[in-house]
Amino acid sequence: MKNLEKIYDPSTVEDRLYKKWMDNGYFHAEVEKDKEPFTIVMPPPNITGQLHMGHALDSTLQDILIRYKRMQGYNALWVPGTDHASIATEVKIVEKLAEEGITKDDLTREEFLEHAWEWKEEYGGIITDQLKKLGTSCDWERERFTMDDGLSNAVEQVFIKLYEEGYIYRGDRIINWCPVCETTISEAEVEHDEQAGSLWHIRYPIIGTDKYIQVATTRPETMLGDTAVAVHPSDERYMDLIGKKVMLPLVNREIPIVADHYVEQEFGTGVVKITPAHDPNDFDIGQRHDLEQITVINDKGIMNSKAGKYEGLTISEARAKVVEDLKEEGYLVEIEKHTHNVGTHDRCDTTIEPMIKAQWFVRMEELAKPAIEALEKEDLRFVPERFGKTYLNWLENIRDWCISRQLWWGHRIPAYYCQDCDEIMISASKPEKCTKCDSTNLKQDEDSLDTWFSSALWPFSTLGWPEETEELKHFYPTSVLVTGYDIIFFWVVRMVFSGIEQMGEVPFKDVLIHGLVRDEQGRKMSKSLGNGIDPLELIEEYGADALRLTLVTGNAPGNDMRFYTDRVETNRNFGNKIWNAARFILMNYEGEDLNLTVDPEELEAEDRWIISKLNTLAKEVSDNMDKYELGIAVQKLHDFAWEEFCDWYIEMVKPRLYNKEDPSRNAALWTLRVVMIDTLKLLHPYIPFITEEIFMSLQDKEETIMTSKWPVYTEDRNFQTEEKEIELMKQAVRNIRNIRAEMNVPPSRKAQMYVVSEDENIRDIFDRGTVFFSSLAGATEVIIQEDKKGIEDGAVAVVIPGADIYIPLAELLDIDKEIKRLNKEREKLIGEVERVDKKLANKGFVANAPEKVIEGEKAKREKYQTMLEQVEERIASFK
RNA sequence: GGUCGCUUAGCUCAGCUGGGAGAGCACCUGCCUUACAAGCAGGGGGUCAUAGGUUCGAUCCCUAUAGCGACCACCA
Repeated sequence: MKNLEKIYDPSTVEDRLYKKWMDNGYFHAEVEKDKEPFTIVMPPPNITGQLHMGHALDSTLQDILIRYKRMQGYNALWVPGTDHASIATEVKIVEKLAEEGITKDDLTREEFLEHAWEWKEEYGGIITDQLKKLGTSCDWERERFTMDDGLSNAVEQVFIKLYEEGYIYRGDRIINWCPVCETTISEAEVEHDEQAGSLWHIRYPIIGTDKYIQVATTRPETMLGDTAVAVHPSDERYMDLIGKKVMLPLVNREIPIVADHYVEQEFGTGVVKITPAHDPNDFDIGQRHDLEQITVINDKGIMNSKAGKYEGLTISEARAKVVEDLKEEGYLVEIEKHTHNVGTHDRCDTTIEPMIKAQWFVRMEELAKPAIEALEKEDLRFVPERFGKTYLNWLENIRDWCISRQLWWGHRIPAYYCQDCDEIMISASKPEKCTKCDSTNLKQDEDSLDTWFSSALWPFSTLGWPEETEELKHFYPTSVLVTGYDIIFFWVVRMVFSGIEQMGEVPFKDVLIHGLVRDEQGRKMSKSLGNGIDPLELIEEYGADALRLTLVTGNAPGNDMRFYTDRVETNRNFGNKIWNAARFILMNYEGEDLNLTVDPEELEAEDRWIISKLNTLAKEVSDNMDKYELGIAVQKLHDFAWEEFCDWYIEMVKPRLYNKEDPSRNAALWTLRVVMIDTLKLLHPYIPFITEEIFMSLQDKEETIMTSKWPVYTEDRNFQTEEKEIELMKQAVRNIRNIRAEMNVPPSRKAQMYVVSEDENIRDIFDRGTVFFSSLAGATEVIIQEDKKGIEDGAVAVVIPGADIYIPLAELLDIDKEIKRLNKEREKLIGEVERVDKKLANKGFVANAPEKVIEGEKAKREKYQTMLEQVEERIASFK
């Protein structure tokens, strides 16, 4: 038998156990048709990523669920993988190349991709290694990468299919352009930040008059690309000007005044300058009025040749110069302070430039419909439910999805252009010749696909699609998707419509949404703030179990949580607590057989009590976990393990253990081990390492807790009588301790105790429980009798329902104080009785409340009344 | 502007379908009792934001108000 160290040291345990689990293939799931599948696909972290608290939370939740289901006997599969993260990774690679003195322009696409794959090989596995430190039990044999062959094949297939069905199209649209990353980004990737700016009022001369029309703009530099001025059609101030022309200052170009409902009469001057090439709203107006689109800003955010003398300036330089020139020439009327929202790229914080580009899009309206229906028909369910609204809201207002990116790292768009006749061909491989003109001069599209295009297919592409694999048939649709609310739009929505479109079935039934992990001040953890806490450092210091526990306790699903390192310490302490409980058990098993058995008849009341408590606990915990109430479940486990098991049960059985001759010693040993083992099992999904380590020390064979059987409620472990009996003992002990503390009785001062009760049944209970008084309440001797005969007058009385306990501590008793205390207790009891009486006197209550509640109240009434009488009798005895 | 959420002990937060308010930390008192001082025992502390309503009964359901927060959209 093993001896455990005094303090649990996770650093000597975790890596060893993880390796054992891996070596034994416990994480691996084969298709087992006779078992019900339970599947989770891991949201693939970016290969550029370092493990942060968000990953830690997300992975912990999934690991808890998968370990729970695995123990319940499901065919549990958790598919891990990583995402190529096109923009993020390309940026990293460019940075690394820059260190070596290479720029992207120096390389061909193929050369760049070689570097990229090298980078992936070198760094792409970091995050998965870090995940292992957390104890994640995913099936690493099935690890996938969004750009491996199978998944790339899936991407091509879907692109082609959607194109053929008319969902994918190419067109000139105004898109969000990041001048730093030099690529388009989708709507979802734009963040709108409020910024202080100005509203410049500029007057444009009206041609053929000496009058001016005054426009207001936040971006004066774009006036160089103005091709109209717009007013509201029913704006009386400007009605007569509609159709006339103005002279664009600085540029000296004639542009029309058009009428459009988009213009708000109340805002600014009620006149809007229209720059179709650099503003999405202006673009729309331009389409309606057939206006010219003049691009004045290039891909790097520099003014181009169309900007005339401003060519070569950056946007902000051009803005300053334009304003200066306008002022000089008398066109600037006023500058108003104005805060407005500026779109920035969520990856690099660069201000977005709306630009016109030929891009690929997915037509979303029709694809969104079945995704909406899925939620309405409850094929799909969000936990917590409210996120379903977020999901619906987005889908109902969905815009076409811009899927092309001007990047090399990613899935290259499978489109080929005939250089002779401009025909577009969509094909997985390069066609031999143009389908229209037979030319062989074909060129593939240079762009690659949005990263989310491939992750949208993740739930089925990882299972082998488009091949009809056994895995796909068995494990799809997956059971639950776990992710943060910040990613519903990017990912969840796109997986749902992709799953329905390609598989004809939602990709998952439940979506468990969690919130963000914030710092102690409630701020988002971010690199720029430098307030991130490194999960790996915490694991090193406190162990993975402590971190995991911290991430799932004291927080409701979907809510953000503040992260306090203090709490990790507290949870580490919990681990140490159960460690020591195990250590205690093993110490007492010294010289005994771990597998000893007892006849159920030999069990004492406290043994049955703890077994019965555990029995109920198993049911409650399972119920909570089935409802994804992981925090509530683990709270119950914590309380049971620490309070009921350690603080009460272990303390109660110590006398039996310390006396080797005690005939009930074996029953205590057996109960300790059995209850400990089941408690460990229930805790295992949350704290896998320590539970495994202890579990093994409590066995004399090499077993794993990972695949052991999940405890279930059974009627033959339900002992209500013993539960009541022990609860009564606990109350008595607590009350005695309380009095002793109140009277400042030193712990070393032991005393005799008399239990007086007229109820024979209660006397029997106490008779069986005398040992608790000596071991837990400082009694030297316990005398149980029917009346107060022989008890000295100065004894302190402790009142519990149905019995008085007298402690002769005459030398410590202050009679005045004692009477005061008893009177206080009397007041309290009177209050209680009155409260219940009032309730029971309420006809409405008696008529409407459930039977159970009324019975409960009646029982309380009786209990308080009895205790009140006991207290009053005691007070009278002092007079 | 739209949607959603939050307001409970000094702090951070739980509280499942309405039936006498909980945890952790912090604080106070006493204990190194042979599993654990990363511990044990005892204790103080809350008009559950406010005002109405529904109900026999509301921290919980409904309405309004105030404060805070998130997301979406956006007026140049």
